[in-house]
Amino acid sequence: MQTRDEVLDAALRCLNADPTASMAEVAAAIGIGRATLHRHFATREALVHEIAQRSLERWERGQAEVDMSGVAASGDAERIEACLRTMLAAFVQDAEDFAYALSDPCMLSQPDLAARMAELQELEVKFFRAAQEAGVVRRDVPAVWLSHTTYGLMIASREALQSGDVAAKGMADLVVSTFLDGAGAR
Amino acid sequence: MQTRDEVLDAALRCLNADPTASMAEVAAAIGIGRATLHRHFATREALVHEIAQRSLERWERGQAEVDMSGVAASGDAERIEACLRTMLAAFVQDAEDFAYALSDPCMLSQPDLAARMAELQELEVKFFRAAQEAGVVRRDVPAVWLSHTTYGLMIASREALQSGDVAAKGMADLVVSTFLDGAGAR
DNA sequence: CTCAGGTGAGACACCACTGTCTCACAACAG
DNA sequence: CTGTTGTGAGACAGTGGTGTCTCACCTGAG
Repeated sequence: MQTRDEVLDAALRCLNADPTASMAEVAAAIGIGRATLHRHFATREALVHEIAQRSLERWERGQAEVDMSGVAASGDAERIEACLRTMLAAFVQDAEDFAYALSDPCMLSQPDLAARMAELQELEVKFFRAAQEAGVVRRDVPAVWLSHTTYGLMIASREALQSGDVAAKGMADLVVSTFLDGAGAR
Repeated sequence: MQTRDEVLDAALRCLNADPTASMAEVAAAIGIGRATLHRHFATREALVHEIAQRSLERWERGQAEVDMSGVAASGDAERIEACLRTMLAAFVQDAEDFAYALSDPCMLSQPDLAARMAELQELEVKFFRAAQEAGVVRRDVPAVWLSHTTYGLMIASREALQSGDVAAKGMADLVVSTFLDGAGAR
């Protein structure tokens, strides 16, 4: 007897590995019957919707845990930088969750999800603006580009981990360092 | 009467916008009948395979145009840096092509395509190693990570362009700058 | 003009997937 | 023991997509 969370976890893993997996395949990956999966989620759409919802909530929780908006409003460079480092590291941890949720075409077509996603991104952009004003990050690029960059590095970290090119242990530090310092020689 | 290339271009655009588009939808987007599309490509798989093939060829051509391997072998820091900048800019130009081809699950399961992709990536990693030895990029990160980073930034640039957050005109410079200098304040 | 070749619309068979439902069975509580 | 609840396997209907094929029509060459 699995909890709903366990079901969702396993479903996410399966769909991450193969976004085209059928409900029968998802059910098998979870270790339950297809009828049971349908009892949890009436439709495939409902399942995907809830997975995406969870990822957005995770994102939101991440922002709240480091009090991203509060730190941004403080204008304190040290706090902002610490907050940024923590968030980047958290993105690496959550890359597996987000990769599916943020790229699935079905999700982006759901108004509630797309709206929520835009809100969270806007909050993040505000944080980067504050980081610019505080002198933590460069001011000569659009703040929204910095948000896209973190997304790109999150995708990169996911791929590097999947292919075994980089050890999980140092991944977060690598992302933080790459984001802040770039790849050019010092 | 459209050429095969025009058909492929239009198909790629359609599938980029909606990877789940049916053959009927792809044909309509191209402006031809479905039967005609099938006359060009016997199966959906054949179409996708050829699109991916084209993207890989484009990637390969990009490497050849700047003589990436030759420049790497020269060990000349200035040439290597110029080559790197050119390639990064080219990635931004080609992001729309690559985004679909490099992420489609079907493609990654085709042995010939996956093998070719691995070869091209290995050549790129070799280039980054040479760039490290020449003192162009930092040596304290795995060269293969630099390859993943360029991929991540390519994805980021595609998203930024799609959402209209960044103007196409300055996109390439932004990617180059972000890659080399990072986001941290100077 | 005729003929050949290409095209798009539409029909058809097949298939995989989805959603729905039944039923036998297992587990648990009283 | 009985009764209740939950489960998985399997059957079924419906749907959308795929591949295949036919045919009327159009275009271009001779």
